[in-house]
Amino acid sequence: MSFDGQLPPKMRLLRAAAELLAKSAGAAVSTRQITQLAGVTAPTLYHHFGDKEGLFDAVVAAGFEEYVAGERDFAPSGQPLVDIRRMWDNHVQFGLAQPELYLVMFGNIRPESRPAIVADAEGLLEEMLNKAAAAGQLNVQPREAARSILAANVGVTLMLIAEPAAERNLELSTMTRDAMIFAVSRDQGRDAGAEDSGKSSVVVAAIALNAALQASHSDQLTSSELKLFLEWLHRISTSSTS
Amino acid sequence: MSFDGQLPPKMRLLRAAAELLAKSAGAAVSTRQITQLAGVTAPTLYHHFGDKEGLFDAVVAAGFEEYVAGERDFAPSGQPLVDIRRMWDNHVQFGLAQPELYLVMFGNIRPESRPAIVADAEGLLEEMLNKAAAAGQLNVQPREAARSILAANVGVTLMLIAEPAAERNLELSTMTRDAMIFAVSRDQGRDAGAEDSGKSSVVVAAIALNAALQASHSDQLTSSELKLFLEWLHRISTSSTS
DNA sequence: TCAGTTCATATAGCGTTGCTATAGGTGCTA
DNA sequence: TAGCACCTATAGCAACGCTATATGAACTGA
Repeated sequence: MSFDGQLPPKMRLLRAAAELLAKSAGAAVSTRQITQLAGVTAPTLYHHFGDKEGLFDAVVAAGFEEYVAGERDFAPSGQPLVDIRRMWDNHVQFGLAQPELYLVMFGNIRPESRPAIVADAEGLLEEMLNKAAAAGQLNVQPREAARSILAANVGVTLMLIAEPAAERNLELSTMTRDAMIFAVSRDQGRDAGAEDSGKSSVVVAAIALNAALQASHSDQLTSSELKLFLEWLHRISTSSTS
Repeated sequence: MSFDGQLPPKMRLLRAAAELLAKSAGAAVSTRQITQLAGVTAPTLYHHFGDKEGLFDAVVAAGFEEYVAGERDFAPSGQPLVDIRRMWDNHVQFGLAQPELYLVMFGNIRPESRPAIVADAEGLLEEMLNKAAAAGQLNVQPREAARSILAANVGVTLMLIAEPAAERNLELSTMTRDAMIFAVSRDQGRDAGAEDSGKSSVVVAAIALNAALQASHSDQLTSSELKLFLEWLHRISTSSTS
């Protein structure tokens, strides 16, 4: 009974639906729950929103405006690719902050209304990527880049939402983000396809690591650890191949 | 009435559910539809599968076996990164061929059963990435690479499913695919936003050695030595990012 | 051979769901 | 005051997921 009183029934329905949607961890939300919380009866809902999906669409529209506001909120840094990175992070953060709403927006429930929202989100990205393209920083068409980045962004966010909050490792996001931004940006050295030589082995890898370790003065191990480590490496790398 | 007759009711229920799930374009499928098509009554369903979700889980399990079979079907090319690319394409193709099943598997309906399937799919990728790592072709931990690639793969597939079949542009998939594979692979000129060029050779070598050691059961070290060795390797190979 | 047990299916119906046919109340303009 | 939109409530329908109970079929051990 939180929304009795001053607000018009339409608003009360919207807020009640949003609240129940946010609380119910993925479970279904019934119109009876919504109307009861809003303090109205069923026909009021259907008068204002047509049907249950219409109400949810309205909730999503409100959520999407919040999302768009977040995507536009920061001051442009002057470096479009940096701004793209912020948009990515904002996207992930929005998804983790409001997972239920995010799932309704970008998940696959109700596939009909999804494309419109995806297209809007794509537009936001593309807008920014156009600036990057204008600055000569883009390797591909802004539209293709936007689609690709958004797809990866959604995939990452869905995966993060799906796993328990305690285990969430945001490095998945940063790593994928940088990979995608790098892929569409210019100034990259060579391309991905080629592989070198072929089969490696414990020995080859050990030799490489040995050389690299001695050259770089890694501080990940103490000196005594390093000594023993190198001894083992030597033992491995001088043994017969397998 | 397609499944009357010879097959046992359990199989008839499974096939009826799969068929209705595939036909209904995203719409809900009722138990009454399923049982009617299977030619049985309601309690039979609940006797065999517990509840509706149990039946759907069984359908998903069957679909997932098909998916796994597809992921393993081709002969390894000897070039792990090429095989990763095939796995990506197979993933997308599976999603487009059976969108409803895919949405149940990788979409967000029923978030409880999702992580298990995602983990399995991740395992398939990681398995192959371990070979790449053993060959010194990987820039990051195979597990992280698998998570990142799978997230992007799911995101792309969902986006392709969401848009009308006529407008589907598979270039979105190939572009994102190559971007992700390139990002986790070695032999790239420099990397995205970060620097750390000096240490990266240590990291790559450590990752390769780690994978190779675990795969080869080397007998150059005692088991206790090996344990400590691997722990140090892990420390080195996870020390790069921030 | 036959009672006992288990498995598999059917009959009938419960409670809840999304939704609506109908009607009544409210406030505005003429 | 009459008329007319607009908004909301009463009551209830068909479809939903699911189950208490009962019946048949198949097997088991004496």
